[in-house]
Amino acid sequence: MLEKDRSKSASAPQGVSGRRLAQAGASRRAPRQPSRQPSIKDIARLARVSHPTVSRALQNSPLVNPATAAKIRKIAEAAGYRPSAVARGLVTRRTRTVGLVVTTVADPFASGVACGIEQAANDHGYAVFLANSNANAERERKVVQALAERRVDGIIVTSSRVGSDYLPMLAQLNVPMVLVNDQYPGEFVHSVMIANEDGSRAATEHLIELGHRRIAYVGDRSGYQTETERLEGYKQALAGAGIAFDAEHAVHGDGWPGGAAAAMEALLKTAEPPTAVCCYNDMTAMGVMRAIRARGLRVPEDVSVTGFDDLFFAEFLEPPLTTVRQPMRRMGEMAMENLLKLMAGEDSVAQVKVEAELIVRGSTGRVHAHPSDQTQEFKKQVLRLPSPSSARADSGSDRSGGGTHRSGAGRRNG
Amino acid sequence: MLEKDRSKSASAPQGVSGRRLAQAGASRRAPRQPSRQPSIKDIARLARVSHPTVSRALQNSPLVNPATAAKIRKIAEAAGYRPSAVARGLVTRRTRTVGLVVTTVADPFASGVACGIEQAANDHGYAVFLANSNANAERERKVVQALAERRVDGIIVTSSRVGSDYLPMLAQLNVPMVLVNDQYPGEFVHSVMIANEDGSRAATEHLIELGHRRIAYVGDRSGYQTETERLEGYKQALAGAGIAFDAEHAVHGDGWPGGAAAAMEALLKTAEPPTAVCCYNDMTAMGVMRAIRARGLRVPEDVSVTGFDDLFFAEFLEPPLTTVRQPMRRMGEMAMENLLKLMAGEDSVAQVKVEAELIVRGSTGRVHAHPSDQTQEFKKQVLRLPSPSSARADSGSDRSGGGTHRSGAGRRNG
DNA sequence: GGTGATCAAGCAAACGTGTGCAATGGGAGT
DNA sequence: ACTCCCATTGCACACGTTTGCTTGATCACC
Repeated sequence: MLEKDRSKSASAPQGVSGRRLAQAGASRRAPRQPSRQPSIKDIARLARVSHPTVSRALQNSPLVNPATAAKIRKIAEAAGYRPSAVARGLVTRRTRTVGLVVTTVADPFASGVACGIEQAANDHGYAVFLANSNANAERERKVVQALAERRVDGIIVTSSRVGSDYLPMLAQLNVPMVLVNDQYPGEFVHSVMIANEDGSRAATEHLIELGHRRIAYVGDRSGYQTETERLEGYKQALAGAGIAFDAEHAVHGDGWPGGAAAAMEALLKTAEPPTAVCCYNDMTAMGVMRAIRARGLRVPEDVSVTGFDDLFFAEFLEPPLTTVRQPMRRMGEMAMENLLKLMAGEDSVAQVKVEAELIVRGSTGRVHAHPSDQTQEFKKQVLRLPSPSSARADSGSDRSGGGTHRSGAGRRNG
Repeated sequence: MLEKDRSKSASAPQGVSGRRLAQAGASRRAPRQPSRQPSIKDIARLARVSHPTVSRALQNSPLVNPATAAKIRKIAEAAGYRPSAVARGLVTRRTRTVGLVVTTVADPFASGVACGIEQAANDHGYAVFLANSNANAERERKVVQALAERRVDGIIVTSSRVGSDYLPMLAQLNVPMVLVNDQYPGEFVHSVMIANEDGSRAATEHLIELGHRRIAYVGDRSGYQTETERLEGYKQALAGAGIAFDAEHAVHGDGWPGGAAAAMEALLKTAEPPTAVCCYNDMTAMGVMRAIRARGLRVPEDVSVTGFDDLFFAEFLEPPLTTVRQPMRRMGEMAMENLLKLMAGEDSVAQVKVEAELIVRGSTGRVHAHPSDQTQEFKKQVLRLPSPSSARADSGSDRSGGGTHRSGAGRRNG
């Protein structure tokens, strides 16, 4: 059986068809792709060496004579040769490519994180595929499948707010993965998260210190880890001050201004409307502030408002928004650095928690009184990486640090 | 020579080495990649057919028996088989991948466009690489090289605000390319652009109608196509009203609120500060509004402000911003649709111009008077796609006939 | 019952790169 | 001069697909 197969494959037909195909191939190459990119073999021909030698020369292998290598590099340069990442990916089984799954890049938080990820990825020779899930389970499945087919080396997910069949699907891919500001309870997944509870609690405590007692909470759609934790921080602050949690005062929007405005309008129509609002994020706060103004009330004289994220527009709102700063860019970088370790086989910190920082601006003031000197910014907590590698990692990329950050001991000075 | 080669390749060693390697491959497969993804050959083995048959079955080729195809698909499904896009890309020379080069996705305009692009790309089975240039020529070169090595089928660039050596570099790649809101004067490059002049002129005319005469312009960094055109529209409006253009009143920021605020502060310190400001975009307007408030002045009572883009926050500013709407998402989709045609070999409209729409809100009012009924939105112009492809394929001369169409007469209705 | 025609499936090559191993050649050591 | 070693280079694969051509088999038709 085997004999027969082998003799058959080695008999005349093979040689004949082989040669004919070679001719056919040569004759049809030209019409197919008029001007294809030069390949490694083209360079080899030009340099009068074999293509493996070119390959080695271009990756600075010590196996090739320095003089030859220099000559080859010069020729390759002149010919505008660019090695094909797809061919390389096929043989090395590593594409140096990662996928970024995001609800939508139109969300400023997501695009901030994306920015940091792209930066870190690019610095390490990785390219990133952008995939929007649109908070649609069907589409999320589709894009993840697409990433799998493209053989990405890793995946970063932020706000994967859909079905629970999602994680198993990703796990089945057997691809290193890092979550940003999301987490599957009970499951062990690598993640980078902001200290949601701490941040939300700090904001609420700040309101309490200003004398507020009727403090509402306007959240995101419920069910997400981030939402749950921020609500929890709010509750903790209330409990700490001996204020009973009132479920009527905890409503939810959709993470965007419009939905939040609608939710806030309802709150303001109640018999005892809140004098302060702790918001899920800045987008929410923006909508809440509009609802307050639409009611003919003033911020912060009548109602104080806090946000979360410190997006670029927060300080430009009127009044400037008191909020909890989230170093989005840095978090993206951290997620990518973490993923790089995972992909390299090292095991890294599973869950990195980034500390939140309360930024007090003009949208919060004493209850029913004009705010006096609340406008200076102060640090509630300092961004600090709990990972042991923080010292080393930070020395390299300090882009986020150079921006608006001040580092130093964080202490309340209000 | 040839004879020798042929005889060698057809002689015993081939068969032997073939078998030996097969064994070796099997024995070293395990240690190298503990659980590699199933390949088409694995499926073939399972289905007891050859791998080409599997290939054809999976792409619904009519060459394979429907029953066999069904069986193969079932087995592939069960094995969780996902074809490797990288292997496919190697043989087909098409990666179904496009590159998106953007200054930074943190910019809301860019992320809006990116969103549309990603949507359209994904709908057509394309994946998109995200690349930030950071307005840095060095980095821009680097990311474009990376895209080239990854063999993207096409490239979309938005705000490529760097050196003039850039376009030649891209052209050398010989890759279909579409620009969004950017264009190289004198060069023939496919692009999707907003009607910058029209939009800016409409905004300025709106201010003039409200009685303003001292109207300033706060721009972006100069030298970009978009900036030049918007400034030009502003000048046209002034000229139309017989107002002399004052170079002192045309300053520039950096496209972000901070820079714009600084520029505006300087303007407000002059002997005769403007009573209205036409801004390059909404980010600029946001900074300008803060500078006005910081000076103790009110918008629009003391100074009116217009923006450009209609970003999500525009209507939530206090007062809500009068601005020129730019359908970012749609523009991204259009760019991608255009690129798809280019990649398919069809020739499409070279330059698509999207009409701008003035949205009047509360940030503009009569000069030195309280605004009365300016809050309703009205349409200045309607977005309308100049799609000649729906009618008929352009008959060759796309330059003369299908160049920069503008369908729908943009007429003032104020 | 022979002869094409048609359908189904397999063979062999190719895409462009990386890499283990063999081959070549020259110099050093004896 | 012979052997051995090392530096350099080439050969022959492999990676996982797609696809042109060939082969086998079935079937209708004369």
